[in-house]
Amino acid sequence: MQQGQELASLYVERWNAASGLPGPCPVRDVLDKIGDKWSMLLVMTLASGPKRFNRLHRDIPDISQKMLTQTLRDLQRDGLVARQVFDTKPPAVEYRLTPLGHSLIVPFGHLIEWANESIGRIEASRLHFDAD
Amino acid sequence: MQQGQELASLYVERWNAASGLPGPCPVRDVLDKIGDKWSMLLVMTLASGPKRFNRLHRDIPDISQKMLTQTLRDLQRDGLVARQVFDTKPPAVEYRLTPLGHSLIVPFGHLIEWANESIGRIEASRLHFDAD
DNA sequence: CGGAATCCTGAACGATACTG
DNA sequence: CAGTATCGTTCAGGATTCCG
Repeated sequence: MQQGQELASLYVERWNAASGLPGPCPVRDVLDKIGDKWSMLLVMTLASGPKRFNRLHRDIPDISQKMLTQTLRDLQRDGLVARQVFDTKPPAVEYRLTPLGHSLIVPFGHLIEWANESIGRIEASRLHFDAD
Repeated sequence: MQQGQELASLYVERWNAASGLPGPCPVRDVLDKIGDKWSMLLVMTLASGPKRFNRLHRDIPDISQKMLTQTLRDLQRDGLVARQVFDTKPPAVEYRLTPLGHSLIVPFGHLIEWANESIGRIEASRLHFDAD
């Protein structure tokens, strides 16, 4: 708790528009990506190595072509994913994590661990809450 | 990278409806909360200690009454926040993190750290990407 | 003081069809 | 193969008003 305290205020202060700090909250900026439907799933799917467009689509059948394209472009824009085009026929396009993208795996992994450890208590709490 | 690999596949596999696993992805379940606009800000704001409703509203001026109420109820439902009513006049209601809520601060803190360390490179990447 | 109820808008997302 | 373009829907979230 004490450990998180400084980080908390950093986050909380930068969030508030009233803080007078310039620009949007950087934490929020990152969290929006994490919260969106496909970004982190894509990052984790690419963690095992580079993959091509249709391979990613096969690995994640639920995603639409549109969102796959769009999410990959956003990740590329943020510098988390690199896109490489091979001039073959037909063209091949490979996506891989950048070092920055790789560096996200560790902290994000902590969150995944927490989620897996905590989901039981969370669901139990929901059951209890909804019982009333 | 190797470290995140097992967690990644746990996440990725549970995500896919095609996996045949029962129920929704627990990681996604948690990530949706983390991604939503106010949950984590509220958790971090409560990290410094219990606070009452209007105190929270003053600390986070941007949030609407509706979302403050709704987010607090969701956090309570998930067992991350406890709600205590004092029978005074007028009534006072205090919100505090549960132990489960506190346990989220550490892994979430790693993400905040990553965001603060990485935002520079991310924004630089965006500038470069948008230049074309 | 601490909410609940209602209405409304924008943005995210999906489905479908077409292309170099 | 790897996208683009367009349309339609859903829904989180804000604004406003009212209540015990």
